[in-house]
Amino acid sequence: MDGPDEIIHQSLRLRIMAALHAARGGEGVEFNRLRALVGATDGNLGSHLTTLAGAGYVSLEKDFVGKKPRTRASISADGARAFRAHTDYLRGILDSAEG
Amino acid sequence: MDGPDEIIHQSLRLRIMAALHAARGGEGVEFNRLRALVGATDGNLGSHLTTLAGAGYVSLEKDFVGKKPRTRASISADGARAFRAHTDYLRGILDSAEG
DNA sequence: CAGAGAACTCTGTAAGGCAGAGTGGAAGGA
DNA sequence: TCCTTCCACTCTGCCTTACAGAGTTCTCTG
Repeated sequence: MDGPDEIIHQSLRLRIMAALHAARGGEGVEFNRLRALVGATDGNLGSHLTTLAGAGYVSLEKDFVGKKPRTRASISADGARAFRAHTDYLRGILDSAEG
Repeated sequence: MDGPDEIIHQSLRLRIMAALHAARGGEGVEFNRLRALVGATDGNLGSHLTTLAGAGYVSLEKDFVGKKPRTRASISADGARAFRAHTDYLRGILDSAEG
């Protein structure tokens, strides 16, 4: 289980996962807020979320607030595990580079 | 100058840069040793080194040991700066994700 | 002469990333 | 009623890139 998780490593997805991991335990992050946080176009964000959801790393919840549709993304248990494994991997690299 | 350095971020190049940064101040890392360290085929390593050299992040030195050709790669001042900027960026993300 | 080793370069393939356009349903204004 | 807007996508098309593996050049070794 060493080595990088290439799904998470991609730079935009890394930011998405970091944002969702930071918000874990909450009610998820709304699509538009996430888009602003990571700096993506909506089409691009949608497709990365699909990729992450396909890997089982995030779950997407759709509902309505009043009459407006709302999509919230949150990190799954698997996603949190994979994210932590990847951050450990990265820290290992960063630390080894100090040597 | 915030944001990821996409040249460095790519996972194999990140390992290359980390290895070279760890070996900075020395005489450079030999091609074959580097190939083993990062786990690449020789063609792939050669092309990534070309990319990094083109960005001014590494310098390549060729000479002979006895009659055998030897290529050593080392990180440049620019490369070290860029690498540290990128590690700062990554640490920032990792730390923000703990929150 | 055959083979191996170094360090590439080249080729072909396959996979992505991205912006931007299109979609569809609902709300709200003129 | 018509028009626009918003939300959250999906689709299209373009273009870059990563990669393995084959070929290359040079030299020494058996």
